[in-house]
Amino acid sequence: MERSNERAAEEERGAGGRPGGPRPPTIRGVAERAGVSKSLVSLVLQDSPRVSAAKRQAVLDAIDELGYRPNAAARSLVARRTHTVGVLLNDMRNPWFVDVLDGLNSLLQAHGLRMLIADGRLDHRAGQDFARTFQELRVDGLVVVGTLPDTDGLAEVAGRLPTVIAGNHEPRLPHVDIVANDDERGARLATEHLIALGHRRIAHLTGHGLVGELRRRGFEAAVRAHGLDASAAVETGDGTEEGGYRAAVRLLTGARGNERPTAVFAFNDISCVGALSAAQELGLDVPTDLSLVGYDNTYLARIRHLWLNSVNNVSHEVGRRAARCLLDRMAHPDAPAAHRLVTPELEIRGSTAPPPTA
Amino acid sequence: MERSNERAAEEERGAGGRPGGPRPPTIRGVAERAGVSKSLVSLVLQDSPRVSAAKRQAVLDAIDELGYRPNAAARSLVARRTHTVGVLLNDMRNPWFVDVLDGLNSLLQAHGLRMLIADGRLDHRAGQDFARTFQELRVDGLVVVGTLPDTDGLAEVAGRLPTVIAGNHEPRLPHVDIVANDDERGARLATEHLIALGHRRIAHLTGHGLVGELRRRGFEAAVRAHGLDASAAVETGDGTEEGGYRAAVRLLTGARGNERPTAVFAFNDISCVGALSAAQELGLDVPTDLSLVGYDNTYLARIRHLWLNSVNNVSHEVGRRAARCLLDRMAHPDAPAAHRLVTPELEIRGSTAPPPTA
DNA sequence: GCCCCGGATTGGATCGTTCCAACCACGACC
DNA sequence: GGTCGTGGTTGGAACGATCCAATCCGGGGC
Repeated sequence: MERSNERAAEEERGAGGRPGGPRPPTIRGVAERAGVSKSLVSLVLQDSPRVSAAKRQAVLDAIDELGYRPNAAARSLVARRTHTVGVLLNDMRNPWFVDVLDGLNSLLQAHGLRMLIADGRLDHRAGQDFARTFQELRVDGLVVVGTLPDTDGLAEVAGRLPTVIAGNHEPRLPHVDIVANDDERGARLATEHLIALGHRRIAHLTGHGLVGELRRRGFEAAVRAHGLDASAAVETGDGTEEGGYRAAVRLLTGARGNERPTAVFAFNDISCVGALSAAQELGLDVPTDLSLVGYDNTYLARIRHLWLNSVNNVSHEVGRRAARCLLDRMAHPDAPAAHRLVTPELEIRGSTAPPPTA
Repeated sequence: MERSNERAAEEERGAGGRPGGPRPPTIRGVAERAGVSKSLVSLVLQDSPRVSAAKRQAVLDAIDELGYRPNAAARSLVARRTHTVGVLLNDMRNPWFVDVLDGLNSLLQAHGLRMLIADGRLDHRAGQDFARTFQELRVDGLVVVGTLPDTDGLAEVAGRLPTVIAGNHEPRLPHVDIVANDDERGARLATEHLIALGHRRIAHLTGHGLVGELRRRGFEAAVRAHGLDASAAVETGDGTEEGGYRAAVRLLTGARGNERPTAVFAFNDISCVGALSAAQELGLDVPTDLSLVGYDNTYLARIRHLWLNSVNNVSHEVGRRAARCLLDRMAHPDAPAAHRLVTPELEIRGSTAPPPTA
């Protein structure tokens, strides 16, 4: 009924008339229909206790009949709050981000905030001057997930609105909180697991950036603490499957002159899968001949065909804590910057075993 | 300089004063600083040719000095356009969606539209009444990616704003375009590839929903066209790895009474990986003893360790076409609904070979 | 009977833009 | 010399909500 009237009106007005369709009902329309003033409708909308039951019902009926929806733009214009936080990430393809998003969402939603997601990689322009876009939209806060393309831009925005970095350790800026995984600790966890199984010749495949650095440091610390530095090896990878494969081939064929390691701890799952391929091509069984541990506990690791031990960096929790931080910062914009580390866990599956000689 | 002044002002005003921070500069502020009227500033903003070079420069300078950003809410309030399209998807974890998003974005961005992404699964509330949210925000259009929770809600919204469905064949609604992969054709492609290799006993692992139905139909059509119905088998899966694994075990151990198939075409990559695990556990080599083809060409298929043949449903192209459709529909809201199918391609890797007996 | 009180209701100002009609010089034209 | 553009510039009215001060109304106290 409604619908067809609307359509009819639209066609009457002349086909294709773009921006001037039948305007959506406004608060005035509702007021008129209910026989009250717009102010009273406004009161009903934010259910104030100071309206009589009769009028309230009249207004609600009118809203229903017209299919009225308050205009968020008008609302946020006067309220000077959008109830929206901007989320900037740099590769939605990475499942890790989705977990963080999920964690973020669970808390933000409970506080009546919606997320506006921008992918810096997918959306080049937004990645470049995401600052501009988010400022124009007057988001109430900003969460940067992972590494970010443009630190200067961030510094500018951070001065103007509550900002939190999730899943990365840098950059450190005056009023910007950081919530990240304790990568060094996670690497130590993984390495110590291998040591506890009896491995003595353990290798690490590295990855890029500060995170790569931290994980390597964790590995080295664990190895050193057990007096195994001499027999440990560090091989350069790049976080890709291909890189992991090549690095593993170098390690396992003794191209580096080392004795062959009995266990490998890789920078991440994907490069760990590369190492797995290399091992199988060289006729080594995992875990009988070679133990593997990955990092990130992505769904790759969960595939029964791979079934990798992996460090679970509890990204959901990172997201939740980042949301917590953002809410706090929105309440106290001038609080000193906090740096929170979330402790990862080791997820044990089928890719490690005691070393063959033991 | 700027920044520190701002901060100082804020602290002066009393710590923690939430919503009343130093208000961002408005167009009036810029006008005052540049010594012109706000109207002129507005003209400069949408670079009209009717302003003198001198004043234009003065305005631009003022904008820079103040760090002015136009308020999107105010702008869209009067323009009655938000330059935003809502995108509703139901599982961001699925890499397939990201490809569609990418395709969508490439076109929309070029037309000055930004995307507002809502994940129906991640964000339960938004999934329920995404209709409400998107209407309140007055998005200029709506793209629904994949299956959607609530068809009634969609019908309501579709009557009010340009809507396109991407990557799903239903529901069919009056003015709603559909852009989807030609699943039937893709399944035929995969099956014919196996037939061309010489396979005669081919099995299909099914998946849920209309898509599962279409892929099964494509399989059956191909098999029938070559007179192989008698030796073909269809086994119920559910699109998960576990489901694929179990179904494959049933098929390969002859639990169904069939002779063992020499090739399996799975509903999707993930269930194909399940089948791969089953094969290896049963001591069958892929592709020597058993050929496998998956669907979706996700990055799972690209892992060298798995290296699956898979039907590439060119999701990026689906996204692009959906964007095209949406732009058209925004121009002509009353055009009849179109239903476009995108032809998939078969990506050949290492998981198929001629059957063992041949 | 008048005043006051408090709950229900209302008009008008406001938010920060865009758009339109009006305005203002100033040189050209009749 | 007055009128007519015309390019540049301006004030004021939208847009659709919220919020505040003002109003209305019925009843209780004096």
